[in-house]
Amino acid sequence: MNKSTIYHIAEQVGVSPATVSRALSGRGYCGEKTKEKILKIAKELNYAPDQAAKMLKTRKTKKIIFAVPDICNPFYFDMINGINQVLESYGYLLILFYTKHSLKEELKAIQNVREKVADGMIMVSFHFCEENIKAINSLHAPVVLTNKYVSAEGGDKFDYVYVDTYEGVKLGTEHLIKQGIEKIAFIGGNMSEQTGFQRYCGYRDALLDANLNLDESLVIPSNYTESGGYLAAQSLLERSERPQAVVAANDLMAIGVMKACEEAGLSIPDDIAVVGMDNLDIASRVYPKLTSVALLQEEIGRNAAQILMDRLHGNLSSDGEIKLLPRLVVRKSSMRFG
Amino acid sequence: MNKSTIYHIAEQVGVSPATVSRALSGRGYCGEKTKEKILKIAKELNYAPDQAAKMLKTRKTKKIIFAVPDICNPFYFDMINGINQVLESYGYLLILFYTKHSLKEELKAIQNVREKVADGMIMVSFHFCEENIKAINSLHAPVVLTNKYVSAEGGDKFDYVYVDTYEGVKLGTEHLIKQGIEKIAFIGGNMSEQTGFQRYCGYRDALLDANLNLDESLVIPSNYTESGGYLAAQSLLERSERPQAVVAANDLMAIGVMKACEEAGLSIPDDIAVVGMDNLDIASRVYPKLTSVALLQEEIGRNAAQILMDRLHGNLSSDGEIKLLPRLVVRKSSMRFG
DNA sequence: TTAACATATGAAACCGATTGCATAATATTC
DNA sequence: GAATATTATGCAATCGGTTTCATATGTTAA
Repeated sequence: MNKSTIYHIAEQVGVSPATVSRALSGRGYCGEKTKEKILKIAKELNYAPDQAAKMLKTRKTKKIIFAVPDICNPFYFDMINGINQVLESYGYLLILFYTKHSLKEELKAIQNVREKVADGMIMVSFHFCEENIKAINSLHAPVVLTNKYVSAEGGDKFDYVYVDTYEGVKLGTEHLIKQGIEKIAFIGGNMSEQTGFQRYCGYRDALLDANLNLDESLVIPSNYTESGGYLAAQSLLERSERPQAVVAANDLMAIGVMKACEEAGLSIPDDIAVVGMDNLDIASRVYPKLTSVALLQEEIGRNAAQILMDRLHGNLSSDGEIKLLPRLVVRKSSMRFG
Repeated sequence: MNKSTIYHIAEQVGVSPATVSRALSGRGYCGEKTKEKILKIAKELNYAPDQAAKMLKTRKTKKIIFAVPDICNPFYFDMINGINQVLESYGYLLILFYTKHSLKEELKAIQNVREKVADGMIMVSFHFCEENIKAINSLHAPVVLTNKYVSAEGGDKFDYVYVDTYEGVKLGTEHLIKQGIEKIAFIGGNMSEQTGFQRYCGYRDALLDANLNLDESLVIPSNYTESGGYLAAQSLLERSERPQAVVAANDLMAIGVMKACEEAGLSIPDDIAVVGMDNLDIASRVYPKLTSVALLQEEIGRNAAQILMDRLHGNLSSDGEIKLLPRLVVRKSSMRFG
């Protein structure tokens, strides 16, 4: 356990620790010959700078926290990739923190930033309650959120990078309408929550814009899982007049829908078309391949990380708010006349 | 930017910083009344301990690095889950580091440990070359590897948690043999690498143990991707006598095989049975569902993290080496008489 | 030759906690 | 009531860097 510090180097070379620090960091003046000697001895002593000491003095950790509800959802993998691309180029490390959809854990993540474990944070599905908002507002470090809360007052000033899911569902629905399909069902999540409601609105507005009838009985709330989609689809299919198409609020649900159709002996897309959302990896692996709306996870990650870096380096004065537009990926499951 | 430290608290309360430290940490003696006052003022000042300072003094970071080749492979996510379960209960944070299959990045990860960014590291697919081994051996922090190199000398003393893939392939192959299938092909990865070779051996030994003929022309090296499996399968299927079953070295390859079979108009499992390995999420989503060998990623993660915690808390004196036995998950794709 | 300036280096403060040692105050024992 | 043990607190050193300021030396300009 032969530790080596700038003091050890200084002693060996016969200079002061300050000089060693300057030689190694390249800041300030330092003679060429001295510098050479210092570097030589540093290598000999197998010197590695202590980051804790550096952090204490410089007040920078070169780390950021990515707070995410759970990692089971493949959706977040791509976000991490995007984030990491940016962080890497700035020499930052990424700390992964699970919030498990719980306010308590989100507060813990915030606390870690307060304790200067990281210089900033990117947070997914932030709970917009008073306690949380207050906690995040009192931070002296930048935070980027990836879900936006549209408040009545609109007084909060957060950095946001998010994707317009309203537009996403609308795109998917319009794609069906364009093919002449009129009787379209929507399987959504919890529509009393903001994101769930927005997705519903995308469906609704696509119909209304096309002057189609909006039949509320074709709107089924469920949960965002495969079985959620499966059960909702079953209830739709056992009706006398089944819909010609289903828009699901995410891919897992859509896959559940496809399963229910298959069991009911219906062929996709001929008997019934299906559109999902998220454009997960599996969307292109199921049979038939699933039409889906890409939510650009990786790009969200990249943008969020970039905003954070800009804030940390003083290159961003105004509010950061980036709204990404989703992209429809048409595959077999919705091609009525393919 | 009203920072607050133990000095500010000390001043307000009228005690020394040492007393504040003791009151807040609970270590050492501290009077009840003083403690109360200190806690009260700490809350008033919105005090949060500075982790950098704490780290510097205590020489502990309460973080560990998970160095992983890439994050695109869903395989690793379950590992992260397992790791995190353990870390959480010990109050550690996880730093994610991408090595991109490159030695240079692995050395960077090691350097981070040297610089005391983290207290320990879990590393996936470590390159067993001299430089890397030397670097890791000179660390004064515990490292757990998840791939084992069986060296001739066997002199290295690393902590390992890994799964016996030899046994995995053997299990899968035996499962087919038990059903009376004799003509079984093996699509492997790079068999000049240790892991690739071991998988091949599992296949070979299963046949030999059952006194079956080992036909080397049925062994196809390819790469560990869907298209790798697809191409290999095509070359198998265009022969005059096609195999009755295929064992693929991982699930992605197996899915490629299934695709090739489908295109060739063969029905799975009746015309040809397929077995994969990794038991990824998609194995149960493809049609027909894919029989696979579960490599217990989450358990690897949990065990690796536990060894690390034990080392860090002095609860482990001997070498840590845990070999996990894979588990066969039988699904439709291999059930010849289902 | 001297003023003005650039370069090289050291001394020491500082970042914000922890902790060993010394001392003071209080409690316990005989 | 004296001796001893226990509890409470402060002082000051320490962790390992960075950085400001002062000083010393060397260089160039006038």
